[in-house]
Order: sequence, then structure tokens, then C-alpha cells
Amino acid sequence: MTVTSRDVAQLAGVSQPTVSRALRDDPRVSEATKVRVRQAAARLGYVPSDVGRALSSGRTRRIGLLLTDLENQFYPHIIAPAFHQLESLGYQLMLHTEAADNDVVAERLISNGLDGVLLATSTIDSVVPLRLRDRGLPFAYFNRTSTAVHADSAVVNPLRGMDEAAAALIECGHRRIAAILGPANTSTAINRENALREALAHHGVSIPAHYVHRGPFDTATGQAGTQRFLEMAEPPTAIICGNDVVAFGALNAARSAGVDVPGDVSIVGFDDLPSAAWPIIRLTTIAYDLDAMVRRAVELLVDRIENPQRPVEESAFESRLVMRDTLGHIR
Amino acid sequence: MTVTSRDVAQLAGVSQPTVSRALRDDPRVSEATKVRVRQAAARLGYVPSDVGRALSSGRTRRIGLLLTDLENQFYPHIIAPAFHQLESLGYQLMLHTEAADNDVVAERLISNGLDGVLLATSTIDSVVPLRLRDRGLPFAYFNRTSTAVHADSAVVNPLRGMDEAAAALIECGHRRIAAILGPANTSTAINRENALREALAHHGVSIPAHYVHRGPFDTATGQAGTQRFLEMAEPPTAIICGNDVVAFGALNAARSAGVDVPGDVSIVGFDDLPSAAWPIIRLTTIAYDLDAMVRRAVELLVDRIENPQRPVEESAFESRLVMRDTLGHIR
DNA sequence: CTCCTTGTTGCATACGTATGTCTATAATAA
DNA sequence: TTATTATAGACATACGTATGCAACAAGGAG
Repeated sequence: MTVTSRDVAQLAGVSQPTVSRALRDDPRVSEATKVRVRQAAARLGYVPSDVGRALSSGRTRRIGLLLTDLENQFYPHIIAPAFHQLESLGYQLMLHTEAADNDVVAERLISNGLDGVLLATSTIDSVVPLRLRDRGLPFAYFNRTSTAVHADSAVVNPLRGMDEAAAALIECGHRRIAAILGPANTSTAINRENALREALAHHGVSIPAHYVHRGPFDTATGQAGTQRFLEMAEPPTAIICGNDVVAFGALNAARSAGVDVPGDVSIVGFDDLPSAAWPIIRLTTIAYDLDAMVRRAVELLVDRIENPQRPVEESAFESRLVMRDTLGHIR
Repeated sequence: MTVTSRDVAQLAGVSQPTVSRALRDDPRVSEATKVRVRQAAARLGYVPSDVGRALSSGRTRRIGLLLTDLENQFYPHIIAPAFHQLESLGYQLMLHTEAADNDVVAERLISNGLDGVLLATSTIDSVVPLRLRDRGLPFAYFNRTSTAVHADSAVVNPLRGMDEAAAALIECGHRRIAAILGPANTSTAINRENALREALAHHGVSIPAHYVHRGPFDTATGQAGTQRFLEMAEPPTAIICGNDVVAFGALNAARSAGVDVPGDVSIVGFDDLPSAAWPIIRLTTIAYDLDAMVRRAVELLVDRIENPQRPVEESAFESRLVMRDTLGHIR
């Protein structure tokens, strides 16, 4: 059923290695032979086998993207640019998700024969980076990092965005400010929390413990946190969310509670997903160049694969506040 | 650097084939040997190579999912359940996107050594199904079908949903009804259009040509179509959208134009994505069990791989109207 | 005591491609 | 003419695993 390079070789009257070389346009094969081989290949409908190639060359030209929750609205915005950037570099993308057992995940990544891995959801205590390093399997951090292993990374620097957000909140008269943050074992959540607290501190404002809600970066977290805040005797007048998806949950909770945004409570997101700009949402949020960040992570990873000795490079992307309709003056 | 089954064999004092069998728990290997082999494997940190396995066994245990636009909000809701269902069956998922040249896509699918392919975006005139069939590469249609090749499929039957939607529209006094439909070369768009027209015909209503807008299933299409409709001298009082993502675009356009939904215009979607139920959206839409449909497509495909002779099975999923807040009485 | 089973393992080989080395032929220079 | 080099292709082999088959030992049946 399958046509192999041997079949092509036979039809073209050459050896199998010559077919291999001819079809990859190796200069060692004469033009006349190339033509003959290409014709034979076309006649037989020959399609080279990636598996055979991978085994022989020791490279699959496939890289893995490790995520947690595939349903999350955030991920398509990673997957799409990563896919296209990799495609343009001649690589393919393979999705993987974290499982309860980190070691199982690492084994799967290794057994897959991937040329490299993009870690988009590493917790700071994950063993995956360790396992990959021990195997010599190249990887890069995207969006999050782990302190356990130093490696190439592309992340957001939340400082400026949080500064601008804090200034805008203060300017609008907000003093009772709450935060819905991501999991405490992610660098993303930690960095954003630190940046936020520092920015508010410049204005003499701090976030009390009861105004902090933590949970996964999903809508349910935003919804639960906001609901909790709104039921308080003295609810916050503004809620900063760990990311846009969380903020969408917050908007939902406010709407469900019949609470006006930004009249009764202001809500700020982080990421500036395309849907944040939708006229029916118009979320005030902290933006950065997500596409460029993805492309950078891919670029770093592929370069690392092809050039293992290069020093580690940590790429940070600037953030800024985008004012829309969910942040307003206190009533 | 890489530990192979040979290394394990040497350490355990057995032959390489025995390692292969022992680790896969082959009954032909004695328990004592299995223990020895497993210990040796653990000590060396041996992880079997999928590539070697694939070449030897002729199967990769990977299936491809062919999509068009990875950014589309619709796809995460396909990718996630497909991924998990495949994982539970011991398969891995590989994303692929359509390209300008269909033949290139088909070649890529074939060269990848996939065990099967899920076609989620076939146009009715795509050559991909033909190429796959010619190669004997199993595939199944998801959501859309192509008439060119008969194959397993899991699709929505829009009849009931459209009937209920038409009845609700008429009940609410709508007569000037517009439609924003998908690409004319997709079975999905055709089936939904036919179902809609038929349903309306029962009530003596038809959709004039100028009330029809066609385009890809994305928000831009919904936005453009709605904007066009709203600028008309006699705009429609209701707009039926090809799917929810299109409907989101329609909602955006209405909001941008300062037009009230459903006061000035009603909007109906199709798919009932999780976000359609969000309190800040509350889209009236036609629902079906998307998760079950995905799982069914995966199930059919995997079964086809393992049991090639089974007769073709076409699975249709019932649809129904979900009333929320974007369909209301005409003013 | 021989034959046959049963259970366990090793041997040989296949899967499809890539690549280092060697050879034959032709072209060039002396 | 001969020696030298360049060129083009063949040959051999490697990559890591799986699997049909042979081999062998131990034990039971006749």
C-alpha cells in the first residue's frame, strides 16, 4: 500500500539513497537524475515518511506545547501564533496537557521524540523542566517561568501596566481595591501581584487580605471571587483581575448580581484578548504584544534546538493600560 | 545520551526483544524476568521511543485534526474534548490547518504517518477526503461532510432547532427576517440554510436575497452582515446567524450602531458555546451536545482504524432552541 | 524411554530514510 | 599518454522497536 523511496528508486533506475538525495535537492545528484527521480516519485504518488526520516535523522521537527486547560479562552491565542510561526520554520506543533503526575507528562514529552518543548503553564515547583533538562531536551518558558531551571523565556513585564492601572484607579477615586489573582505557585500570578502591590503602594494604598481571592486563571475564579466581594458589608469599588478570562467571570458575576460596571464596581483585566475589545464587552485591561511574545518564545526555542550553546535569553515584554469602559469614577 | 531498549537489555542480562515484550507486559515473558527488566529500565531512566515503535509497528497512535482558522472561538470546544477522548483511548492529537493548496495539506497528513484524520472543516469540494481515501488513511467527518467521499461522520441535524427558532420568531411578531450564513461550499451552511428556509416556509415567511449575508464563520462576518442590514431603509427585525461566533459579531455591530437587542433587532445564534450563556451575553441560540458529538467522531474514527471493514456510520445530533435574552417581541 | 507440550528466551529481520565511504566514470592538467 | 581531480552514484549501515520463528529446557503422558 505505501510507496517507499525504494519503489521510486527502482522505477527511476537509481539507488534508494539517490532518491533521498534527489528529492531533497542535494547538490551531489545531477540535474538529469533529479528530474528522473521526481518524475518517478510523482508517478507513484510517493510521499516521504516522517517516521522513517525521524528515526534516521534523529529529529522529528516537531515541538510540544504544554498547556493545562485546553478549554480556556486564553489558549487559542497562544496556539494559533505558535502554530503558524512553527510552520514557517518547518516545524509541527503537538499539544500536550499537564496531568496530575508531572513525571508522566515528562515521560510523554520525551517518548514523543520532540525536538523541543514550549512550557506555557509551568508552576514554579514543576519537575518537568528538571526532567527535560536531564534528558537534554531543549525547552523554553512561555508566559511563566520556573526558578528550578534557568532557560530561555518570553514573559510579560507587568510593572508599567500595573503602574498605569494603579494611577488610573487612584485618579478615579478608588481606595478599596480588590484583586483576583492566579495560583500562588505560578510566576505569572506572583509577578502581577507584586507589581500591583508596589504600584498601589506608591499611592499609599494597600490590598487587605480579605480583598484577595486566588484561583486558576478561568472565568469560574473571576465569578466566585467577585461574588464573594460583592456580598461583603463593605465591598471593594474596584477589582483587578489576574487576566482577562478571570475578568470576564467578574463581569458575569457583577451582571448576575445586578451591579453596574463601572458605576458600582470597576473591573480591570490583563492580556487584552481580542474579545476584550468587543463593543459588548469593552474591558479596561492591561495589554502587551501577545503575538510577538509567542513568536519570540518559538524563535528562542527553535534557535536553541539548532544552536544549543547560545547563552540563555530572557525576553520581557512591556505592558500598558488600555482604557475602555469597565473602569470609571467612583460614585 | 538516549537510553535504548538495548541498554536495558544489557543491564538486565536479556535480549532486546525480551525487553520490548517485558515492558509491554507480554504474557510470553516470565514474571521474574519482567521484574528484572523493569528494574533495569527504571535504573537507566529508559523511555521507549515512539518513533522507533511507529516505524516498527506501522502505527503512530496519533490522529490529526484538520481545522481552518485556529483563532476561532469555536475550535477550543472541539480541540479539548477531542484531545481528552483520544487520550483516554491511547491516542495523541496533532493539529493541522487547511492551506491554500489542498494537495499540500493532504500530503502533510499522509507523510505524518497519522493513523487517522478528523476532518472538521472540509468544504464540499475539498480534495482532501479523496486523497485520504486513495491512501487508505482512515478519516471521519466532524460537523461538516463532503459529498465526494462517503465516510463516518458526526454532524448536527439543524431541523428541530430551526423549527423552534422559526416558531419563536413568528410568535414574537417577526416577519422581516435576515440570515448571516456560512460559506456556500460547506455542508454546515447549506444544511442550516435549508432547515431555516423550510422552517420559515411553514409560517409563510421567506428570506429575500438582500436579507442574506454570507461569509466565513467568524465575528467579522457577523459584524459586517449586521452592519449592512442595519443601514438598510427597511432593516430586518431579526437576524439568524450561522453560528454563535457570527452572532457575537452581530451583537457587537448592533452595540456599535447603538441599536438595542432585542428591542430593535433580535439575534439568534447556533452552537450554544459556553460563552453564549454568560450573563453579559445571554445569546438566544440553537443548542446541541457538542461534546458528545466530538466524542462520537473520535470514537467512530478510532473504531474505523481498528476495524476497517465496519460499514460507514453517520451520526446526527438533535438540536433545540435555547431561549435567552437576544430574541424578543417586535416593538 | 521417547514423544509431545508448555513455557521462556534468543535470533533474525523488518519498518523507511539519511549519511559516510567507496567506486567508477569523465574531465582536466601535465 | 598518464596522472590527477572532480563528479555522480552505489553500497553499507544506522536509527529504536516489534514480531515471526527457532531453540531450548522442563515436565508430563504414553
